[in-house]
Amino acid sequence: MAARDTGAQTAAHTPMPPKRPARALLLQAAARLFYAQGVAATGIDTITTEAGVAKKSLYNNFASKAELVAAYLEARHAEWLGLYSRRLEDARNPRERVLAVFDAYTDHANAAYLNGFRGCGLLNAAAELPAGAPGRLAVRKHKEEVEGLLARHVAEVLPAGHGRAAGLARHLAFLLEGAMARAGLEGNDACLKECRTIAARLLADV
Amino acid sequence: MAARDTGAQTAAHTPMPPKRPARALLLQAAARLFYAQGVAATGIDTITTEAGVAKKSLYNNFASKAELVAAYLEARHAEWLGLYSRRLEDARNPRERVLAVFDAYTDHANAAYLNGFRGCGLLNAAAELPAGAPGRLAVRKHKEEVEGLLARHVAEVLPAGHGRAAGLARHLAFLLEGAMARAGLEGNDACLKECRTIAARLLADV
DNA sequence: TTTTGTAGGTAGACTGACCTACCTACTATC
DNA sequence: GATAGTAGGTAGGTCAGTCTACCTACAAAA
Repeated sequence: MAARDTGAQTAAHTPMPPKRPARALLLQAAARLFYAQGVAATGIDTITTEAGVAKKSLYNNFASKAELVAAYLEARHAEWLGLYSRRLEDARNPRERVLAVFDAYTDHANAAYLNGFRGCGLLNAAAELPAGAPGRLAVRKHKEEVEGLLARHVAEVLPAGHGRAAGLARHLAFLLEGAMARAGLEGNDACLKECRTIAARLLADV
Repeated sequence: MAARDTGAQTAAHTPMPPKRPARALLLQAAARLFYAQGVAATGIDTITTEAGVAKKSLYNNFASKAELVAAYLEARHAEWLGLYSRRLEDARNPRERVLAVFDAYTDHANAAYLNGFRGCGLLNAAAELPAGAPGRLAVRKHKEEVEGLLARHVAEVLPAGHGRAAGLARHLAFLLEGAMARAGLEGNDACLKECRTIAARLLADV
C-alpha cells in the first residue's frame, strides 16, 4: 500500500522546486483575479494555478476561501493607505492634502498590476456579498476611514469654527465615490480627474 | 421504454395547476434574488423554485442564464424610469425636476420588494461582470441616461448661455452615484437624503 | 559537526454538493 | 393542433475542501 506508486516518481529526475513564500504569492494572484473577474467567479484552482502554488498551501495559509477573501479586502485597504501616504508627502498645504485623497484613487486606477480598471475593488467585492456579511462591514469601515481623512484635512482648510467641515468632507466623499464608480464603468481615470477639478473648485469657493 | 414510469404519475390525482405567465414570475424572482445575493451566487434552480415555475419554462423564455441576466438589467433600468417619471409629475419647477432624479433613487432604495437595501442593482451586477462584458455597457448606458436627464433639467435652472450646465450635471451625477454606493453599504437611504440636501444647496448657489 | 524534528512546501486524486442546460412525458389554453 | 405551461430527471462540468505521499529548509539537540 505504501508503494501505490501514485505520482511522485521517487524524485531523482524531478528534483522538487525550492520552498517559496506561498502566502504572498496567493495574495498577489487573488488580488489580480478577484479584481478582474469578481470573487464568486474566481475558483480556488484558478488562484493556486495562477500563483504557481499547491492547493494544500492555500489551505495551510487560509482556513477557507472566505478567509482568503477577507485577507484580500484587508490588503486592498492597506494598499490604498500606502498610495495615500505617498501622495500626502508631496502635498504642501491643507488644500493639497485634501486633494491627495483624490490622487490616491487615481493612482489606484492606474495600478499596473491590474489589467483593466474596473472601479473600486472593495466596493466591487461588497457588491457580491449578502446584506449582513462581515466583508461588507470591512468595506464600509474603509470608506469611513477615507472620509475621516478628508474631514481632517478639510478642517485645516476651513477657518476655525466654520462648522461646515464635516458637511464639505461628506460632499467630497460622495463626489469621489461616485466618480470612482463611473470611472470603473468607463475603464479609465477620466472621471476621477474631472472630479478632482470639481473638488478643487469647491475648496476654492469656501 | 415509453412507459419507464419515471415521475409524472399519470395525473388524475395531480390535476396540474393552470398556466401562468412564467416569464413575469421568473423576472420577479430574479429581481429579488439577483439583487439580494448577487448574480453568480444565484442558481437557476433557486430562481425557478422561488418563481414557482418549471425549469423548462425558464429555458422557454430565455436562451440561457446570461439572457435572463440581460433581461434583469433591462428591467431595473425600466423600473427606475418609472419611479423617475412619477417623481417628475410632482415637480413644479426646474429645480424640483432636477431633484426628482434624487428622489427616484430614494424610492428605489425603499422599494418594498427588495428585503434589505444593498445599493444600485445595476452597479452591483456590473461589479460581477468582467471588463468587456456587454452587461457593463448596459449599466454604463443607464448611468449616462440618468446624467442626461440631470443635464436637461439643470439647463432649465441655469440662465441661458451659462455654459456650466453640463459641468453641474456631472457634479450632481457623481454626488448621487457616490451617495447611492455609500447608502448601499449602510443599508438605508440616509446618505441619499443627505446628498439631496447638498444638491439642493448647489442648485441654490447657482 | 552531524543528526533529527518540524514547519511548510510540492503534485494531484478524490468527495459531495451544486451548476447550467437539455431532456422526457404530460397537460391546459388559444 | 400548436404553443406554452407542469414536474422532475440527467448529463457533464466545476466548485470548495480534504487527503495521501513525498520533499526541503532550518534550527535545536546530540
